[in-house]
Amino acid sequence: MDDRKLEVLRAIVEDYVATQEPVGSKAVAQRHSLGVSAATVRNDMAYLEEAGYIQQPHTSAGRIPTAKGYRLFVDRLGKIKPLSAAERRAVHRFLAEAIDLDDVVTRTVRLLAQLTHQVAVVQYPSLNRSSVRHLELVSLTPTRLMLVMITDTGRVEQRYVEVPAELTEDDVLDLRRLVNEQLQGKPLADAPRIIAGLAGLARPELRATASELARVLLDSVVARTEERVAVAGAANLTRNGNFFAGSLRPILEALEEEVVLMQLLGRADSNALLTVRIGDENEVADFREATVVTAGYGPGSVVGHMGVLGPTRMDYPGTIAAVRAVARYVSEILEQNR
Amino acid sequence: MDDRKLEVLRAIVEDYVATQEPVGSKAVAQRHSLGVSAATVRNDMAYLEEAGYIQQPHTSAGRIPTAKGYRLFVDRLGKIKPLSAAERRAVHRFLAEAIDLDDVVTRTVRLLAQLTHQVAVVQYPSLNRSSVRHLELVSLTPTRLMLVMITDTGRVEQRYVEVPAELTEDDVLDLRRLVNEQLQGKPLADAPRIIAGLAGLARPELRATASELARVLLDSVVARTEERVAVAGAANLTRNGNFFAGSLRPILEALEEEVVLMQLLGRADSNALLTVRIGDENEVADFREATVVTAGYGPGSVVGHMGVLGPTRMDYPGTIAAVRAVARYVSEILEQNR
DNA sequence: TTTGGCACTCCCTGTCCAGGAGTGCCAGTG
DNA sequence: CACTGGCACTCCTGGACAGGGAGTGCCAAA
Repeated sequence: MDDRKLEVLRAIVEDYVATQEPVGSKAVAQRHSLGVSAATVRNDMAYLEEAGYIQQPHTSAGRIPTAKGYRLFVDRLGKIKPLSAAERRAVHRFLAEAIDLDDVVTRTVRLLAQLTHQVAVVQYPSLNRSSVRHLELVSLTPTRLMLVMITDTGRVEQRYVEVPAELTEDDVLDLRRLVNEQLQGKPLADAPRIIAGLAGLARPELRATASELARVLLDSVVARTEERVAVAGAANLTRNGNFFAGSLRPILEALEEEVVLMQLLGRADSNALLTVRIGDENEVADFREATVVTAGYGPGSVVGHMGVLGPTRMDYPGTIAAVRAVARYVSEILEQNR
Repeated sequence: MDDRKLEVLRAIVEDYVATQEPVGSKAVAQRHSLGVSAATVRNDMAYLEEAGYIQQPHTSAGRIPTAKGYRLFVDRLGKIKPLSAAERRAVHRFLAEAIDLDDVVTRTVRLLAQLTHQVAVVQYPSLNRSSVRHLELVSLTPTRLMLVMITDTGRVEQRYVEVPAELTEDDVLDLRRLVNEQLQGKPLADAPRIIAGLAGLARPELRATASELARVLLDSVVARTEERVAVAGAANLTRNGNFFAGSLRPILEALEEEVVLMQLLGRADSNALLTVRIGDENEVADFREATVVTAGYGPGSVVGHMGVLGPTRMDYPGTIAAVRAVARYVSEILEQNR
């Protein structure tokens, strides 16, 4: 493929993203100083269309890029345009003010939405990838405990535990010591094994209670792989004519489904630094007309993902830069809080 | 005002809500067995319009209710239609499965959205109206604590505290004992006063730490009146032609602003059992074309509000019944967990 | 007070037409 | 051989316009 043809493709992508209207040969020839005439551009366009990178909404209209065209643009043509120094400072300051993990996530998701003018999604640090920092037992009534788990990523999870026998204060201290001895510092991924042996280690008279505690721990904290996700910027779906082809309905619905959002963020297994999924490349049916840009974040290793969702006609260089920068800053913050 | 005129108004409201189209005199006369002719209905309609209860989108169109008309309907004409037994059971079961407060709120907001086909908003139990059940201090590093507060309404709040000196395990125990002695069982509304005296009660060598702890407590837990709010069912904004007059933009934006949502739920001071705010009655500018139905909930006294937001042309009897029923069930659950 | 009749208003839909943007193709040129 | 200018053609877009329909207001009669 010709160098000039690539330039024509770039021009079409850039203009279409900017104006949101099919771009014609004349416009390309004029505005992008390619040094050739419109007729030549037309020939190149015919080639690009043949090759599947661009298409015409109808005969006698300009061209718009296809998913394949955007893909090529992202892979070979788009130079990431870094955030301005002012933006960097603002991001840094805004995130540094967060007072706890919830706040970090909330601020992050808003920031992403605002920077990219798109819908932003941020996954809370995955429990599967966290370790236990501390377990706390608070006795509410003699037969009722609250179990609070704090992880090294800052998450705090709590559950009620109904215990079969009345507990003294010492009993509670004992249990607390036990679970902490066993679990502190351990990755939650290893926890089920450890929890299984928990009841056996308790004083005989606490066995029943310990086993109930173990059940709750296992059932609600570990087995429940429920991932928490925050969303912001839904209003951006109505930007300009960004209306996704059909109605907003399915998109808005999908944005309230954790399962869908997790799919969108791309299966926790991917460790790629930054992923761009364009159109059909998305697994989720409702997002076949959308592009999703995601990045992993975490202190050292990846503990969660964040990303933005927008129309395929998005400002790729800008969006990619924003997602990458924010993910990086959030990672730094988590690192500090460790 | 004539009895029949009221019936005509009811007919207009009901038909308009059902069909979403201006309703004409003929339709009213036919479908609602008033025993009079269309011409008579026309006369009544002229009166109702004169009185401001209904209006014409344009000459030679049917009538639609005004906000004033809906108000009259709600106050005098709408019989609340209770949920079916099956619905009640489903609501009860669904909410009873919740494992903690977060879960209760999440389930509640979804349930409301689903039952009413509207946007649902649920406020977490307000800290201002809760009491301290327990304060927990977890030492993360020698100079860093995590403060966890558990309230009687089930909320769990945590903050980091950087302390000025290294703490021993005993120091932490001491501080924990101190804050719990002082604050346990106390309403958070009274907390600032108590917290102010906290540092003075600590051992001299812990003064500095205690005062920092007090600062954090005061600053981030009490003074910060930040209310948490959950939203669900945004997709319902696109139901039928429910599109609010203009675009969805401002509505979607407003739904991400906690401040706005709290205004919408109606100033924490209102203790009314159930409130219906129609059109202009709403304080929030963006919701001038909407109706908000809210109810307080809580064990015994009101600790928070929940509600739904929809077009003024909503099914009032059904919506009111749903909100009331859900608020009642949630109150029961909180009562049990106390 | 109610009713049937009638003229009138205004929206809605479909059709038609002109204008404009952009294309594909072709023949000519360096 | 690649590029260019020209030209006919296609198809969308927006405005103008007419016909049909729904609903009203008013009036005279029961």
